[in-house]
Amino acid sequence: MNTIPNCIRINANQEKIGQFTETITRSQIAFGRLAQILDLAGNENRLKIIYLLREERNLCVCDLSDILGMTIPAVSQHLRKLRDAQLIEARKVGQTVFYSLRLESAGVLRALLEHLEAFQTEPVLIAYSGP
Amino acid sequence: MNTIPNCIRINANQEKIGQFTETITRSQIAFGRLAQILDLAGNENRLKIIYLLREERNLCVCDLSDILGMTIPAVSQHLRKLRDAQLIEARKVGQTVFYSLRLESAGVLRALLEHLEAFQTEPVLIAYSGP
DNA sequence: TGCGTATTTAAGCAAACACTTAACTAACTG
DNA sequence: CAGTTAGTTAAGTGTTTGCTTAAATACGCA
Repeated sequence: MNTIPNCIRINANQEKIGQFTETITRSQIAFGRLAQILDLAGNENRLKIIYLLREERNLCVCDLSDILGMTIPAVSQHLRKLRDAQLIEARKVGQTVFYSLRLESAGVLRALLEHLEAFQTEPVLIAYSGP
Repeated sequence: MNTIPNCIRINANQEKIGQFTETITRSQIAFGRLAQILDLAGNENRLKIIYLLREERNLCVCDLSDILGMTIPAVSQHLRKLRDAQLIEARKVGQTVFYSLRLESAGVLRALLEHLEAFQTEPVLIAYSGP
């Protein structure tokens, strides 16, 4: 994109804008990786999978399928995405494949899950329409 | 979906599976809300918008457009989604609209952003293929 | 070797997404 | 009022998503 600003506002702080632009650019990779993780965790079923793998490291595709009420291929495809993003890893025992959180990613993922409780107790999302 | 288990594994811990199923069901709303937030934050441009609004509470659509190198409508549509999800709020001054994080959501969003730094310093994503 | 179980992969498809351009609303300004 | 600026909304479009069913792979066991 070109560099012509979109607004002509008199009080646009050009210096500040340039500064932010630079920060954003410099952190490009970090934004990309974090967005990737959040996007993956942003699917309700995958979020549940992540939650379950945090709770119990001996879950196989079958178990997840039963718990989540999803078909095996559907679960498998979600696991594939999480694996491709290096968030989980597989461990094959016989014909069964057990999945678990990868050590490197466990920190972020656990942190995300901690907010579950907040939404558990608080009745969020109730729009206030009174006076 | 029906309740017929997908696997016949001898060592499937049916009790544990039932327990997890119940937990998941009970926390349904929390999973939904958290997934919604993560999904919104999981778009790279929206993540940047959230970051910018955390850094500076006096950014208008124009500013964001300039900083992110996106068209005004594109930015506006992202802001709409964040607003619909009650994550941000608008404050109109003259013809300019300033956006900021909503107090209720600031906690979660700030927490998400804290992981940016981790990806900033560490060279994540480099697959280890050695012995 | 042949059958059953666990899982992955492939193909297909409807829905959602993120943008684009164009039209519209709203506010200020001479 | 007419013209400009800031922003939203609408319509259209190519791409991605998340599932489905069917086929393929891998392992275990009689």
